[in-house]
Amino acid sequence: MKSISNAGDLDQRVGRILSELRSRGQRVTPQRAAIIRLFLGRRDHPSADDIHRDLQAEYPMVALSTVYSTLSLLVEMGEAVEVPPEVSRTRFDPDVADHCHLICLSCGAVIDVPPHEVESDGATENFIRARDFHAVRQVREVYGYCAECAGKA
Amino acid sequence: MKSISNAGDLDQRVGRILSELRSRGQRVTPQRAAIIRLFLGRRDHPSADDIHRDLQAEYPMVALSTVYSTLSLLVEMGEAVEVPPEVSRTRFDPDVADHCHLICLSCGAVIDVPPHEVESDGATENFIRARDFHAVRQVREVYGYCAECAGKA
DNA sequence: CTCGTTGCAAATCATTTGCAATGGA
DNA sequence: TCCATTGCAAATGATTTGCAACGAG
Repeated sequence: MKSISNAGDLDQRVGRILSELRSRGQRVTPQRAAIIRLFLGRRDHPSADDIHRDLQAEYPMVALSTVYSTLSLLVEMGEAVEVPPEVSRTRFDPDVADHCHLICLSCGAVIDVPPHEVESDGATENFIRARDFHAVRQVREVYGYCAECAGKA
Repeated sequence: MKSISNAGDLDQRVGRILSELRSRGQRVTPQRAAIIRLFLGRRDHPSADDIHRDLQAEYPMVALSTVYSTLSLLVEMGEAVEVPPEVSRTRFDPDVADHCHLICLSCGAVIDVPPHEVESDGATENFIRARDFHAVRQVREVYGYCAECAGKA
C-alpha cells in the first residue's frame, strides 16, 4: 500500500505541492490550497465541475475557471492525470501511478484496477523505445458497461 | 496480417457494412457510402473534420453533421472506435481490434502499436470478470511526446 | 509595491439537435 | 408513397480567455 490513504499522507503531499508552487515563483492563494486539498483527498475521478460544486459549501466564491486552472497546474506538475471525456466531461485522477481504468460507456463511471492487478507489458515497452516515443504515462482504458448499467440494458 | 491492406478487402468490408445497414432498415445514401469508403480506407485516425475536408473534393455538399452521424453509426455497429480527444478533437479508428495507441500530447498524433507487440493481461481480465464489468474494447493509451515533438521541446 | 491570480462574462470550439426538404426502398 | 436522412443553422456544453480588481510575497 503505497497510496495516500490517511490524513497525514495527504497533508504531506499537499504541503509538498504548495512548497513546489512557491519555489516555482507561483502563489499559494486560499482558493488554490482549498482546491488542491479537496482534490487530492478524493479517491475517485472528479470533473472540474465536481470539485467546484464540492467547494461551494466552504468557499462559495471560487470560480469554476479557477478550478480549471488549478487542475491544469497539477497536471503540469505531474500531480494529477486527465481521464479523457468518453462520456461528456474530462475527469481528473489524483493517482498518478500507471494503472488501469474500467470506463462505463453508459454512466461514465471510472473504476480503478489496482496496480498489482496489472501486468507490465515488455513487448510494448520495446516498441515505444524503438519509436523514440517519450512516454509520460500510460493507462489501459477498458471501455464497457459496469455491472449496474449492464443490468438495466 | 489480418488487417485490411488492399482494395479488395476494403470493398468487401464496405459491402458488408452497407448490407448490414440495409438489413437494419437503414438507408444507404451516396453520402454515407462515400464517408464509409473513405474512412475505412484510411490507415490513420482521422477526426470527423478530417473526413469532411477530404470529402470536399468529390462530394462538396456533404455536411459535417452527416459525417458525425455516419461515424457514430459505425461506432455503434462496431466498425470504428473512438480515440478520446486528448488534444482537441475526437479521432476515429477503423481498426477495431484491441490494440495500443501512443498519443503525442504535443501534436496529437496517434501511433498504433501493432497487435503482436501487445501482450495480453491475464490479471486484469480476472479483475474485470470479478467486477462483472462488460468490456467491449480495451485500448492501452500511452501518453507522451513523439520523437519529432520531443526534439523540438 | 509588484505581478501572479481571481472572478466574471464573453468567446471558442467540437459536437448535437431541430426542422423542412429530399430521395432511397 | 413513406419515413430515414440530409443540409443548414441554431443550440449546447465543456473549456478557455480577456481584463480590471485583488492580494500574496
